[in-house]
Amino acid sequence: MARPTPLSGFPEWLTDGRVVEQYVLDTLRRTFELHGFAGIETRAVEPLDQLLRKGETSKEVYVLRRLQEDADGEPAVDRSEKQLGLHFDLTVPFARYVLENAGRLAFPFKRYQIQKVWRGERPQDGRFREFVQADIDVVGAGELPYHYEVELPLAMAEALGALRDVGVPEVRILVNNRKVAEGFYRGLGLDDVEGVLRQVDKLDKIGPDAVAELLRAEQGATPEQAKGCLELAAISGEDVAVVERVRALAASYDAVTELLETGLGELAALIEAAARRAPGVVVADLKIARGLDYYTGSVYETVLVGHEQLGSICSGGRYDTLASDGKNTYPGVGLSIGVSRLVSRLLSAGLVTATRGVPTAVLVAVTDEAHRDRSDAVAAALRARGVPADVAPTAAKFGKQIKFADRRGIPFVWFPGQAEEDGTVGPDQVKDIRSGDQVDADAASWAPPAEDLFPRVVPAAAE
RNA sequence: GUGGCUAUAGCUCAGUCGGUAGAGCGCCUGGUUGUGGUCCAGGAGGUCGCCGGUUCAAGCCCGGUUAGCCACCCCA
Repeated sequence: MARPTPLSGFPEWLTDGRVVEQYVLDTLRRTFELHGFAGIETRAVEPLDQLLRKGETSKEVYVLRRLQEDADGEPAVDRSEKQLGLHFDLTVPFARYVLENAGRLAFPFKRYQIQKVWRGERPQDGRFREFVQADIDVVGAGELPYHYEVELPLAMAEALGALRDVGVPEVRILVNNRKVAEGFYRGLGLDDVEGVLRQVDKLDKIGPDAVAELLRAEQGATPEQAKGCLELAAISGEDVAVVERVRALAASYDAVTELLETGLGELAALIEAAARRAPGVVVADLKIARGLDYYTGSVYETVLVGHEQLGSICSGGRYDTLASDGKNTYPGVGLSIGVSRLVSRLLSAGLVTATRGVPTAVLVAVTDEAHRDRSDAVAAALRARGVPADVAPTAAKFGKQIKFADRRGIPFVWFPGQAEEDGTVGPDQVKDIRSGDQVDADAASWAPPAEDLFPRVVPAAAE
């Protein structure tokens, strides 16, 4: 068989990359749990009609089909109802889970969920067809207090901040509020809020002039209205002064609405709390739009400082009608980290590295196959005390056995004591192959320095 | 789904005017009689993505196809 090539969009790391990813996942999980989020996992598939509730994303859904499925078995209409698709995010499955288990959950319900998702998109740098998301959400029954819109991004800021000491860059959480945008646009006389948001979202890529032109051509905006949209989008800042600037702008266009005022009140509360609890992390940015149509309040996008081109690594917002059975609604707010996007950048940009790609701290050399059992015994003694140990695959020359360890990043090689001519057995020795230091050692008591016991994740510059 | 670019050794890449395939790194062996890394010597490894066409002759030119990268769309 010809050598297989990697499938674009389906990332697979080598073992040291996986060490980094696993560290990221462990760190996120620990922070989520510190904040009281309970972990769940949902099935990989949802009925297609559930998945399509999100709107324009239908083209991206991978549908599930049995190889043996007979084409003429059932009527097409019947099948479409039962058709399954792989979930393309964790929010929609979570909404379904909440509805399904509403009677057994305690509200407000806080959960984290770390799973793979699938999207049939064209892959690119940082964009995958199969990737891991790490979500936190909180949903209420009937209503959800606004303060969760403040707490969720701060929890995420803490989770991402916990990765700083292994070399992950600073993050900026950019926030906006749908009520502000919608209130302003409607006050301006623009009713196609979705369309306006979509155009404004392109600002960074195509520039203000092009956006103004699109607003005129697509949304039928007057030059004056387009100008207002651009002026709103230009506002950003870390303190509550931005709220006054928006209010003043709206007043100058005579576009103040009740909805705008509500949104500004919420945005002010978020900015004010964030400035106090996580200074410098949360920035109000009135051009943050978010394509998804179910957001109703705060919206969030997160960039890695210095890697803004990568796009958002953590996004989310407030939604009020996603989980609804017609009788009860369960409004929620949540954010989702693109773990694969983050990790791929950490590895490709050489920001973070693992001290080694194997767990093994000690390789026990084998003097000759007749005495392999002595090496096995040493490894067993080390493992019994929690030291990851492996035994050399062959009784090759010691130079080769050391090389075996070196290529894997295993820091120590253990040499079982050799029989002398008088029949006595010399002491075991352990060698630090980085320094070359070799000392007598006893497998019943020796241990490597704590920092060598397990692979560690460190800033790449330090290596 | 649309457009542009690319495809040669395990990796990164050169390959002139169309004339039978190269480098660096990595790997293997030996120098080193059971202690790696440096150094020296030697060696293995290629259907030039695939199919077809032009030509005496194609890695190179032409057509198709597949895959990859980038941009759009959308988004983590």
